[in-house]
Amino acid sequence: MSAGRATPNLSRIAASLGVSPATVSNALSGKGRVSAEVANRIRAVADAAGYMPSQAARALRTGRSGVLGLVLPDISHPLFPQIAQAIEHAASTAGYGVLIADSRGDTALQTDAIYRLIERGVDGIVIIPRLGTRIVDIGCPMAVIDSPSTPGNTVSADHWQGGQQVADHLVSLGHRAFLLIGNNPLSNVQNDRIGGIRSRLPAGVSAEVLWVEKHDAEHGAASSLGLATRVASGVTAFACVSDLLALRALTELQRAGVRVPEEVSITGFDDLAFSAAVTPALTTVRMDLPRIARTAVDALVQAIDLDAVPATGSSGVPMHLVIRQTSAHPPGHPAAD
Amino acid sequence: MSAGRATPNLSRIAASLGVSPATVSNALSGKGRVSAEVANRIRAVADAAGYMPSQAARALRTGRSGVLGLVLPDISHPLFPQIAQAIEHAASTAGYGVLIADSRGDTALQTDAIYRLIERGVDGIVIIPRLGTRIVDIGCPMAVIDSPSTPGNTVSADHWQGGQQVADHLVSLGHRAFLLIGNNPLSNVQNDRIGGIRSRLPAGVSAEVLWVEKHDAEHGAASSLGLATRVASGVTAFACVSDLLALRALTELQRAGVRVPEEVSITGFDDLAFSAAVTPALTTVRMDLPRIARTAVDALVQAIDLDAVPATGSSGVPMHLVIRQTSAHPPGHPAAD
DNA sequence: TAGTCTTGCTTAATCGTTTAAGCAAGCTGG
DNA sequence: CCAGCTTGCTTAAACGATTAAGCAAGACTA
Repeated sequence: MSAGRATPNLSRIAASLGVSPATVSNALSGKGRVSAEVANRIRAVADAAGYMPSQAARALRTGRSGVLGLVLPDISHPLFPQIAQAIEHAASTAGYGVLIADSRGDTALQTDAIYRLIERGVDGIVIIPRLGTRIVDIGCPMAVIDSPSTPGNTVSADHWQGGQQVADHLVSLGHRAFLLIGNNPLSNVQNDRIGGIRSRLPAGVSAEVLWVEKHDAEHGAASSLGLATRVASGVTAFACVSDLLALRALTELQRAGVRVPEEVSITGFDDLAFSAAVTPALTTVRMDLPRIARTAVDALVQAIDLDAVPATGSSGVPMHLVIRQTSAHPPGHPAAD
Repeated sequence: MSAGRATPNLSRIAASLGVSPATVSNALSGKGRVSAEVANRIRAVADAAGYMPSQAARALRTGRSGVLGLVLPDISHPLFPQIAQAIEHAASTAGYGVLIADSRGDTALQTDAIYRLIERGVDGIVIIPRLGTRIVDIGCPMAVIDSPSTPGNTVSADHWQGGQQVADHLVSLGHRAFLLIGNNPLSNVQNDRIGGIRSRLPAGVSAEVLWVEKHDAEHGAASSLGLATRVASGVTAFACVSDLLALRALTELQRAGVRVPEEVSITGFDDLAFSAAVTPALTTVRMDLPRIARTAVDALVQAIDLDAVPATGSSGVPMHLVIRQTSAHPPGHPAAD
C-alpha cells in the first residue's frame, strides 16, 4: 500500500499524507501557514522516507544553485589545501557547496576557469588572483582575496602587519643585517610583506632584497642562492616571503655548514604543512584563513541575497607570528647563550 | 524589435527565429532532425546572444547534474593540490565539474562529507579514503583511489612497484643498511610502499621500520627521530614513505652534521611541491596522477552513463623514480668519488 | 448578527530544458 | 497511383520544487 519505491519527492510525500505538495513544501521550509500538527506529521514522514529535496528543481525555480566557485591561479600551490579547507568550511557552514576551477598556472586560463564556473551556475565566486592580473567583472558576485593594497580586494591577510611582526621579532633578537627573500616583485602580497618588514627596521640596519624567480631565471632553477656568501659578509637574518623559500634557505645554509639558528635566523610566511616538521622548526607568520574565508564567503552570500556586488571593504585580517626554532639571537649578542 | 533584455533561453531564441524550442534544443545538441540551414542559423543566433543553457533545468530534466564530488580524508594534506588538479582536469575534460568536500581529518565526518555531496546532487564521487576506513556503499557511483591491495579500490598508483624502484636504486648504489620510515602501519599505501622496498632487498641487508606517528605519540610531536644514532650504528639509507618524512629526516640529519648524500642517502615518495627546492634536492618517487585521475573519472563517467557501479579493476598505475641529489653511493663504496 | 480577520490548506503557474510522439509534406518503389 | 518511407519541424508532457493567489471555515469585533 505504500506510495511506491520511486525516490521520494514533494508530491509523493504529499500524496502519501493526503495533503498538497505546497503544504509539504511549506512545512519543511517553515515558510507558509501550516498547523503544527500537520507540519510534524509531514516532517516525520519526510524523515522516514529519507526525503532529499532536488537541488536541481530548487535551483531552477529559485534561480540560485547554492554553489560557490573557487578559482585559484595555481591549484598546485602548497597553500591551496589550507585555503580550500577554509573556504569549504565557511561555505558549507553558510549552506553552500564549493566547485573548484583550476587555471593550471596559466593566467590566460583564469578567465576560462571563471567562465566554466558561471556556466555551471555558481551563485558567486571566490577568487585568489594570479600576481597582478586584473579580474574582469563578469555579471556574477565575486570576492577577491589578494592583499589590502590590491584594488577591488574584498578581504585578505594584513601582509604588511605580518611583515612588521617579523621585523619586530628579529630586530628585538638583535639582528642588524637582513636579507629579504622574495619570489616575484610583481606580487602585491610579497611586496606588502617586504614593505612591512622594511617599515620596522631601525636606521642603520641593512636589508637587501633577493628575488628568487629572477635569480633562477639567470642561474637555473635548482641553483644555489649563494646564501653562505651573504653570511660571510655579515647577514644574520634571512626573512623570506614564503615558507617554501625559507625551507630552501634553511637547507641551503645547513648544507653549507651554517648553523641555524645559532649563526643565522630564518623566517618564513604561511605556516605550510612541513614548516613545523623540519629541524629546526620554522619560525613563520600565519594567516587567519578561517576568518578570511568566513569574511569572503559572508560578503559573497550577502551580495547574492541582495543581488548586488560584494562590498570591497578590503579589510586586512591580522597575521599571527609563530615563533619556533629558526629564529634566535645572532652570534655575539649579549643575551645569547 | 529584439526579443527583450532577459537572459536568453531556448524559448526566447526560438521565438526570435520563429521556430519551436524543441528545434533549438535539437539544433544545439545535434540530436533530433534539423536541416543544416536552420541549425546554422540557430547556432549563430545562440552564439550572438551569448546563450548558456541552464544547468539546473537540464539537471532537473535529465537527472544528471554534470558534477562529480571529490572527498579527501584531509584536504590539508600536502598532496591534495596535485590530486585536486589532476581530478579537476580529468573531470572538466570529460565535461564535469568538481565539488569538494572535506572531512577535516576526522574519519567520522567522511560520511557526512559524502552525504553533503549527494544532497547537492553529484553524479558520482571520487574518494580517497582515510587509512583503513571502509567506504559505505551509498546509492551513488564511486571511484576509490587508495592502493591496489585495498578491496574495492578502483585505481591507484602501484605503490609496491614504487617501493621496488626505491630499493633497486639504493641497493645498486651499494647501500646495505636501511631504515624504512613510515607514518602509520594502518595505511595500505604505506604498507605497500614498504613491502615493495623489502621485497627487493637482497639477503643480508638490514631494514628496520620506524613508525613516526607512534614515535611522536611517545616522544612528542616535534621530537628528534634519533636518526644520527642510526647513522652511528651503520645505517646509510633512509627510505621514507613520504617526502614530508624525507624532509624531516633530511633536516634532522643535516642539523646533526651528517652530510647528505655523502654519508647517507634519503628517499621519499610523492614529489611534493618543496621536494625539488630543498638542498640537496630530494630523490623521490612520483605517482602518475594525471593518469590515475583520468582512469578514476572515466570509470565514474562510464558507471554514470550505464547506471551501474564502477568496475573495481584495481589497476596499479606504475610509479616513476625521480633521482635527484639525496641519493648516492654510501661512504667507502668503490665507485664513490 | 453581520462584517472582518485569521488560519490552514489547495490550486495552479512557473523556472528552462529534454524528448517522445505526432504530423504534414516530399520522395520512392512497385 | 498509392502505400510507405524519410525529412523537418511542432506539440506537449514531463522533471520537482517554490510561491502568489484563492478559498472555505472558524474566531473575533462591534
